[in-house]
Amino acid sequence: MKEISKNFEHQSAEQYWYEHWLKNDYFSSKPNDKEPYTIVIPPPNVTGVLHMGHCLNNTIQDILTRRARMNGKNACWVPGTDHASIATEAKVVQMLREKGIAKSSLSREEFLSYAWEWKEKYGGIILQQLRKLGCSLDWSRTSFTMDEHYYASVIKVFVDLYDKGFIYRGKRMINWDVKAKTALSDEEVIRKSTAQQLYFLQYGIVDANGNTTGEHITIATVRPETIMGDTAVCVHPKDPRYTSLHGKFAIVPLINRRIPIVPDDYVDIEFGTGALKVTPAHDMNDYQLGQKHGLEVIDVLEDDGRLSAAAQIFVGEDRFEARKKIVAQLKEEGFLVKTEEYTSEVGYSERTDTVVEPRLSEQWWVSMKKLGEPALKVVADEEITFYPSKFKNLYSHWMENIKDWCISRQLWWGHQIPAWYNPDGAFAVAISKEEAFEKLQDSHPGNYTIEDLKQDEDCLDTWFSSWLWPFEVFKGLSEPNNPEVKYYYPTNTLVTAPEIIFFWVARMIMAGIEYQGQIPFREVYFTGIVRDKLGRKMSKSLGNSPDLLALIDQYGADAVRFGIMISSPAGNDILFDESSLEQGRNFNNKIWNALKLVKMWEARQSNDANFNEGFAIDWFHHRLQQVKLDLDKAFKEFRLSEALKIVYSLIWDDFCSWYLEWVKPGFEQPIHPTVYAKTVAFFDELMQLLHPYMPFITEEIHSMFNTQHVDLCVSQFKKAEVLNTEFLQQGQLLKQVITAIREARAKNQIKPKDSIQLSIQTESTVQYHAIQSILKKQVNASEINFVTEGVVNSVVVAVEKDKFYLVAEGQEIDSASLKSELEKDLAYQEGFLASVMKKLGNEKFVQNAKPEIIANEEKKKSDALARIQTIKESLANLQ
RNA sequence: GGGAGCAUAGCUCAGCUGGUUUAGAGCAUCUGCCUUACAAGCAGAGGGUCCGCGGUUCGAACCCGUGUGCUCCCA
Repeated sequence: MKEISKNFEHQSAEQYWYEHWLKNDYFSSKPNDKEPYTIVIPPPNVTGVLHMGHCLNNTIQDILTRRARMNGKNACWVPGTDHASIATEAKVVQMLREKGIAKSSLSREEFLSYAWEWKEKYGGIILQQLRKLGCSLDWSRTSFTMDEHYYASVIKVFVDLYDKGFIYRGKRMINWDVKAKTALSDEEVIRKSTAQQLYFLQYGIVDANGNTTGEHITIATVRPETIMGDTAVCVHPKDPRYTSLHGKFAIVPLINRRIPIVPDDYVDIEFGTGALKVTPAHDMNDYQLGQKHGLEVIDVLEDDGRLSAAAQIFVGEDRFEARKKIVAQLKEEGFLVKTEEYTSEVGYSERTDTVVEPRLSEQWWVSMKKLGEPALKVVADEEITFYPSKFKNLYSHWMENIKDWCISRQLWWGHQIPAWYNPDGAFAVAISKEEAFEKLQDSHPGNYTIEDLKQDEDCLDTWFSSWLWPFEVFKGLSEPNNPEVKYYYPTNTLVTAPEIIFFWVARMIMAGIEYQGQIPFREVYFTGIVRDKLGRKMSKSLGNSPDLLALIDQYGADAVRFGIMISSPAGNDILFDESSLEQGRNFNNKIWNALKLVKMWEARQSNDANFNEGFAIDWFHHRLQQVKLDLDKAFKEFRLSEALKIVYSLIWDDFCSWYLEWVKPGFEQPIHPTVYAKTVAFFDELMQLLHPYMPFITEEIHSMFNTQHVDLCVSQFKKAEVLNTEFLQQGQLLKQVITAIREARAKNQIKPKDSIQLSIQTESTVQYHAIQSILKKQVNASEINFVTEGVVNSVVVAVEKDKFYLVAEGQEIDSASLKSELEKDLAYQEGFLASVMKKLGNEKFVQNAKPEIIANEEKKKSDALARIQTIKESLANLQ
């Protein structure tokens, strides 16, 4: 027999079994006659490394996939990454900089070849890391959003949407990342509460003829470096402080530009001074005001955040440097009235963490209203079900107020926009330069050749490719109606974080309906956001995200999976605490020790052994069936954390603490082969139930029993059999009696090694026949007999209507403390009875409540009465 | 400013159709045990104004209103 190690050795087991699974091709899927169960991975960023969010998200997907595989489905979980244009380009630029190469010195082609080289070398590390977690992904299907067919499909979609009139070009105020020099979508901007200074600046006033009136107006701003872009000062028309200034002009300090004073009820009278400087080029709201009043737009910033020539002063200074300098000068020249501390929400780039600059710019847009309508409907009608359902409201709210989507990015790494311009600036959108040339010749005939066409420099937002993910990983658009997409699409479950409900989930639904005529998935499971112990979101900048690979190394992948799942109810944030990993490791240890115990019995089987454990086997069998039903229900409702708790408690409490103790032979005693075989079968089935959560230790233990010669990971669950609740009730009684007697033993200081004589007073001795021998063993009784009267000088224990008398040799009974215990119990029971009687005494209750509720109350009453009677007799016995 | 969500033991959370014992689990705490599978364990124990107030109901942790506090999203 193989020697079993003291503890489960997770490192070797993880490596061994993952390779074994791969070698046997268990995770790969081909269309067949079975029902498919499909999940596409939310593609992690190709530059990404495994963090807690991935860990949670992918553990959940693996649990669902493994359970489906073991439930007779053809399970297919598709891996892959997205190209993450901003993040990857930033990495590549940095790498080049370290080599002393400036991006600006490279052609687009040269830069892209470096980028591909980087991607091949360092990209997709995260996919390797997912193997460490045990993820059962079909690696042969690994996809990338810039694969050749994928790239072609993205372009096809762009051209198609353009032709249908959904894509347009337009000058709009966008979020500008001055570091990455690109536009950002609203979703890529993170608002953070930021402490700032509110500067109060005094502008002089002139009348319509340009004569100084001697008046002043004071405005409040957090961005004094933009005053050179001011083209108006706005006041509320009903603000009495400023009515005299209507129709006059203000003079911008330092540069002395004359700008109108415009009345508009947009202005908040209460805020600041009630006078607002209007800078249309640098603020979303100001831009709208500018449009309304026909104001000039003066852009005082370059694309890298430095002041432009239009600013006239501090040209070439960074915006924040310029702020300091201009404040100093304003102060010196007497324009600065005062400053105040002020905290407001400031937008930061998700990728580069720099303050986002609102900027006017020509970009490509997708008009969302029409695309959004069917996507709103399928969720409202629950054709796609959200778990938990509370996200349905959030989704509807956003979809009903949907805004157009800015899809162009000023980057090279990504799908280049398929628009070609002729020398006159006229353009055509087409899948190739040749087609574009033909189109342009039609629309803008002229004296130019195909060589004169220039393709749009910009590339597309990464989400514009990942919204095709659920079908294009099966080539659903590049090879329409191919057998794979017909079999696997629509996919079953999408597992994702609520924070990307808009920029990914909603858009996938739109693309799925538009390009496959069908929803992309049937259910969406939203995980919580992983936070640290203090409730802060895990992030690189806070440095509060633990090193997952180190944790897996230390605790084992199973323990990490356990730890993250045990504390993660659907859609609620999880506060990650390493102590839950400890709990997982302890659970591993518990299971391993149970294995050692059972394995020890293997060689001790003998037909001569006593066979008193029939009840334990019957009870556990039915308990197991009951739990299987509970698990089915929990999974159906996506209560994954609860399902794990159910299995955990079944293994630790029911199997280890009760069942194994019940069937355990005495020291060095033999065990009956039937008991051994049954125990192994139970153990194995428990490992099967736990497998989706903790794949490694379960597979390892299964292999050590080797009963079925089928690896656990592809074994099929047995359907739950019919329950016999009588066994369960009797088991419940047995547990209660054991606990109560142990408690009485402990309170009376009867040492575990000292045996007792146990007398049972009951109306039905029959129900004790099957459980008697187990009871005897578990409470260390030398004998058990049934009596009809109380036993003098004994410790009395009551369970339900039955009484138990404990006599310990040479043991003094502590009657005083026993008495007080009984009195305490009596008081509780009487209080309880009173509450029941109050209900039953209430005529309206008896009239209105359902019959089964009343019957239950009656039962409570009779139980309580019987119990009170027992306690009173016991007390009398003590006198 | 607009919208959504949450509030139950020291901590994290269950509590599904209003009635399953005057509320449960895990962790933490305390007490006793190194009992030949397991001290990463075993056997026990303590711990609650179910956020406050009002209402609906025979009956409320659960439904409604309101107040307070916290979180998130959008502007």
